[in-house]
Amino acid sequence: MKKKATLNDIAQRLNLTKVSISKALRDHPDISEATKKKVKEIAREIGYRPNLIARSLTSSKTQTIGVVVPKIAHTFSAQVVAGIQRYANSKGFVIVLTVSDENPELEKKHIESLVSMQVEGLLVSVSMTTKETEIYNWIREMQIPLVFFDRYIPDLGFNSVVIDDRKAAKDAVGHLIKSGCRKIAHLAGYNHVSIGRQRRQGYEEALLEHGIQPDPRMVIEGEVGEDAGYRGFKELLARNIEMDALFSVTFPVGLGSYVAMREIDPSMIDRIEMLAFGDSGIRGIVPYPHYYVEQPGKEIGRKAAKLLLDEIEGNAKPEDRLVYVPTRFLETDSDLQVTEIELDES
Amino acid sequence: MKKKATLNDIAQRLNLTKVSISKALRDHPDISEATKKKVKEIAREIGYRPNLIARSLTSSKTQTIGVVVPKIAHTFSAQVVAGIQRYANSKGFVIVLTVSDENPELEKKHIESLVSMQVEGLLVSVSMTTKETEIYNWIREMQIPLVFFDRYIPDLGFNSVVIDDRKAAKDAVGHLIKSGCRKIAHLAGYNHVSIGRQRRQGYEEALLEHGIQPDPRMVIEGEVGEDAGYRGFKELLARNIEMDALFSVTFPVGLGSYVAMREIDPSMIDRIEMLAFGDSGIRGIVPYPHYYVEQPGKEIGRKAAKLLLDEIEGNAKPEDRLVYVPTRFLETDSDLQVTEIELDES
DNA sequence: TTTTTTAAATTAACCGTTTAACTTAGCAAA
DNA sequence: TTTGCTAAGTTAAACGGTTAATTTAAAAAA
Repeated sequence: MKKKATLNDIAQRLNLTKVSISKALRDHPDISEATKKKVKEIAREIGYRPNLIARSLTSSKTQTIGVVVPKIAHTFSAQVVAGIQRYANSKGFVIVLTVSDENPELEKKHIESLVSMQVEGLLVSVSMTTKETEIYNWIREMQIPLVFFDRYIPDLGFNSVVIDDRKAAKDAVGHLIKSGCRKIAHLAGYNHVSIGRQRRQGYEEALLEHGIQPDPRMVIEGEVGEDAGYRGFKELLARNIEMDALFSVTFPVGLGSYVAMREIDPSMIDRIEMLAFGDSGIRGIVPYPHYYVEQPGKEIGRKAAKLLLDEIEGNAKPEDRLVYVPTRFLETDSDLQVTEIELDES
Repeated sequence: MKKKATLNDIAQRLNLTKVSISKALRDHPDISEATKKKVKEIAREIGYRPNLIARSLTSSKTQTIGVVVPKIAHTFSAQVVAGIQRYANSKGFVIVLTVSDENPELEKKHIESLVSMQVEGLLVSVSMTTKETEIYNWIREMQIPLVFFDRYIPDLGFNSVVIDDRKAAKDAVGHLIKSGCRKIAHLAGYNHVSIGRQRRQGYEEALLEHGIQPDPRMVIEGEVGEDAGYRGFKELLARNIEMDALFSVTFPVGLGSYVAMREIDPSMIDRIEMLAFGDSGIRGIVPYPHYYVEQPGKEIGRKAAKLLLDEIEGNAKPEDRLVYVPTRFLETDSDLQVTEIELDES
């Protein structure tokens, strides 16, 4: 890579000092119009571009935010990142994207490296198994703006942008029950992860509210990928669980169970109502999931970014507050039309 | 945000100079073991983290690469970014992600801003309508490492990592013909965009090779989204085109035509063989596309990142070379099993 | 005519870190 | 006793840019 032109290079060509060049390029009134014109001309001629690294050093502003996601090659993550990117960009910020791959140590390393890079704030979706919060405590003490999205750690003093998993799960399962289902199994996430815990809680609340006693044997805790769904469903069958509906914690889990059904006994696909969080990313063409809670990825990203930038720009304080982004409850009917189901506020 | 601890802060606490601290933390032999120990202790105690911005200024290395994609909320882009991210990360680099939204001016702005940020290299997938190459000429003159991926501009002196669109299209369409199709329509991309041009070229070559005269009326040029597919298919019908197969330039275009078919006459779905580039992102559950050319996003990302980092580390020269990543040709059969079709090298 | 103001620059200092060159005390060798 | 060497630092300068304080000459006001 060639050495890039600097203020000094322009200065020498014009017998001026770099300070004058700096001022000229930023239209500072100290400099005469004639000089400004010459300076800008030379700047263009030799392809001068300001070195933002150097500028950052004095201004201590990098116009940069760090993003940490557990995965990127998934529809939902990609949507969120798109939402973040767009909002940040509209405010003149650029994002540095890192992926933890569901690994808490990598997550921590990325955060440290982003802080070292002097990002002005962090947007983090914590990995499944994160338990150590030391780094987050340090971030809070340093008052580095941070907003969690999708997956968060409570009581740490940060804002989080999430969907109301508990309520959405409760409403959705409630709808299943009202439609006649009684034996609803649940392929759940881990209890120590917010989405796992809250979706299960909503599930149990819905059952109880309709006078059905939750049966722990009908719930299987596990990972949130397709494999876990495949294995989880087989485990349900091994336990001799009878069911008329299956609530999967995520789309991939549901997909895994769907594959298992097709393999074992395709008639189950018609007999068992499928409900899952998240969608396939393509609408109106896939028969599954029959019922699903749509997670508005872009909107989550946008809101998280907005909250963060408000904090960076000093228009807001961190608050340990959960910001809920509304979800929609959708049904794919027999001719693959997708329609929203309005749930009456109970 | 609180002021972060600096070398000077440590130095004052120990009555040393910042240089000694810098050396101590980097295990420079100038410093005694006893001092190093003390320095490191204080550093940990006050939560010192090196300021990479300052370090970059002296080293002129940022360990950062800039990525420009036209979209991010699409399976393929997300896959590519995942591949890039993973490889870059394994080499200690971090990525700055920007999205051009298919807008050439935004693309140019992003590139300029990334260069100003002193990224050590660029990975770019050009937007559909990019025609102005001035910025790329400048990048070449400055010898800033750049690798195109997926969509590239030829003859500019940069490496590009792509799939062999022409050959893959030719092979796939050839397979359709061998399976008995004669009237194959094509919803194409624009001719001035590499993927559009080359996929169409492959399509025409396959026809000619099997003695079928390409009919321009059976080809519709346009955008590469679902809308374009929907409108394009209707346009084919409006032209009274009869077809037994339809080759769509991208998955979303095919999806759009699929939706149009379902709307107008669902029996077309069975009568017309569907072929498209790209997949739905979920396998074994969607009946469409029947035949598809799988684009190995992660592998494209990985290879592009590798090429770029080799260049950054001085182990390779830019060459105006096309690196082809192999594609697979897949078929979804009636019970939704996906199998690869081996094509005999002709 | 002398003083004050203003325009258009310059010099100095700093951001946090690194590299190169220089200092100092203590010790060993001649 | 003097010289030379080494260990363990320090000082100076640089990276590219910004801000604050200062200079200089010319123009305007007294």
